[in-house]
Amino acid sequence: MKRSPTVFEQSVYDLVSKIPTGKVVTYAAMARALDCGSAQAIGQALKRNPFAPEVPCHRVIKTDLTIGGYAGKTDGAKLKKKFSLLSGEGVEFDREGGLLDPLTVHDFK
DNA sequence: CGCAGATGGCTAG
DNA sequence: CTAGCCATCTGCG
Repeated sequence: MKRSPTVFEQSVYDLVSKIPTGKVVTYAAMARALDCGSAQAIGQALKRNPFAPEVPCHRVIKTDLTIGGYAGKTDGAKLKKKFSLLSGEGVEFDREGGLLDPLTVHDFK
């Protein structure tokens, strides 16, 4: 199923791909950077992620600075993996999925 | 604090 | 064009 990534999706992947290692972004931040105002669309684009491992969707968290979900789920063993990945990049989360350092959130502004 | 509704854009038919 | 989807967000009880 070849999906033709829309300009909107490409922008999302481009932003995610621009996230420096050891930092994360919130859906709202990307939506704001894209000037679309919808984090839902971002979530879908990331879930569809045609650019899979090239676009680290695990660096995208909710606006509440929480992990939110991953791989299309809000919980699961994948989340645990996410903790390890982010932790290895310098991003530490609480066992509840909350970001310990708010400075870890990248800013597209 | 918890749930339901509204939101904005994507995919499929 | 219409209907359903989603990893959300906001408001209300």
